[in-house]
Amino acid sequence: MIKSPVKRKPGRPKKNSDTVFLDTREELIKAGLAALTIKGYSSTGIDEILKVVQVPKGSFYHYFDNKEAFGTELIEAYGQYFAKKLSHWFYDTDTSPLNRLLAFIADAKKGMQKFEYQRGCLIGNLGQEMVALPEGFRKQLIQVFNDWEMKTAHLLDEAKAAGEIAKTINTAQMAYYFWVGWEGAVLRAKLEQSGEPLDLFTSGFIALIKPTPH
Amino acid sequence: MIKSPVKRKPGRPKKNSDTVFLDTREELIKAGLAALTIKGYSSTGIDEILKVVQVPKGSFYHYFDNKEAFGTELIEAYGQYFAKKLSHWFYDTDTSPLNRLLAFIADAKKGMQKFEYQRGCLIGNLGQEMVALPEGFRKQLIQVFNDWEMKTAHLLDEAKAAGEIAKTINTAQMAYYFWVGWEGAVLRAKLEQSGEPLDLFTSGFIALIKPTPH
DNA sequence: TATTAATTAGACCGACCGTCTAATAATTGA
DNA sequence: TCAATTATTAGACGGTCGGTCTAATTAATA
Repeated sequence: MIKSPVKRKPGRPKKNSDTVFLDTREELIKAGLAALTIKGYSSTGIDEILKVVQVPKGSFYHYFDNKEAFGTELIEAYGQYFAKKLSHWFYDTDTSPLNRLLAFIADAKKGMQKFEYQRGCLIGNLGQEMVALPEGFRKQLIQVFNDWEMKTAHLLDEAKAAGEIAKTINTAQMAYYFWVGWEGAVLRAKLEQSGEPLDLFTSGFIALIKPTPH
Repeated sequence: MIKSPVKRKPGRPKKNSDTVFLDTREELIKAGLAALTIKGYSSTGIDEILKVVQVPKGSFYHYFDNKEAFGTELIEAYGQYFAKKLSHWFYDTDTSPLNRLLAFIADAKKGMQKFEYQRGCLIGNLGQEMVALPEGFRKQLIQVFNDWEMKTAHLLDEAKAAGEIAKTINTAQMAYYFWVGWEGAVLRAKLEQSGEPLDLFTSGFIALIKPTPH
């Protein structure tokens, strides 16, 4: 029988208890991710997150130094979560490289649809807000993009080797182009509450990298 | 001799005075535009704007019902300001249609450079924040994009007629694609504090619409 | 069993945000 | 001409937010 997780009580927790506690820290991060993908950093209050997970402020400041430290962890967590997602789709050797890209895109689109186009990309959200954010976030956000782009460039290399895209393509540059445009499409999808921008950008991008027929 | 503008005092202003008053309302809008292009709506405080233009709160609420009404006016003002800019460049019959697009892009890039890539696009900023914004903003923002896109589509039509771009291009769709990607590039330019994303997106877009050589 | 460690609980403060009422001065019109 | 009205500034007020701090609670440790 699986023990249903239970709210912690005050005081140091038992070490060898068979009680399954909700991991407060993890809960806070999960709720934080949801909030930041929807509303970004500045307009999300800590109290707001605390309310959702039913945790008092003391716990928050026990686990995190302050809002900035919390934000740093959220960027890290989201960056990795998404990097895993990319790897998952990009290394699916059952299909051709280009189809893997399309599969990832379809999945990402489904993800947005699921949340009624209210949740966007945490990294894009914070990038937009950057001027109002702690300066330390900048490098972190850029690094996340770089990571995603390297993975994407690698996939494009494979696509090139497979003859699926033009041999003239600079794959690193094109990966950068993809993420620039994709973030724009996500932004627009949130605004219009529709997946159309995602589709439109995708078809444009594919047309751009396809080998020119002659 | 030009009278230097002077701060208003409390009480109804004289009607036929030769004193040149600063137009408080206009000042507020100007400062609001600057603030929203930088930080967006949610993280911009009214006090902040008031401080810049040295105006007390009462004046603000005299001219605008509330922050939302102020925001509505800012979107309107920015939309028109930018539409004029587009028309200016797009109707410059001294150059070819495609070159007009490039001239506009160069100008927009210079604009971002001038403010050290801290100011982005007000419409894009608010689009990103949309979930945390008054619902009425949505239609307004979409309409602004539609307006810009119509103008852009028209230019692309001319470019097509001039043989500068492929005859197969769906100009309306491509104009939409342009603004989706452009907003993504602006976002990234702000994050990286560099014009590179703008250049990169531009070259990709041009490659996409150019007639295929054979 | 006294001390220390881990965690929740929530009061409190200063800063700031958006609203609202009061004060001030000029215009209008009976 | 002066009371009512209009235009505008002035700033008090209540609420919220982020961050700190102290207390309470329970378990581990020595």
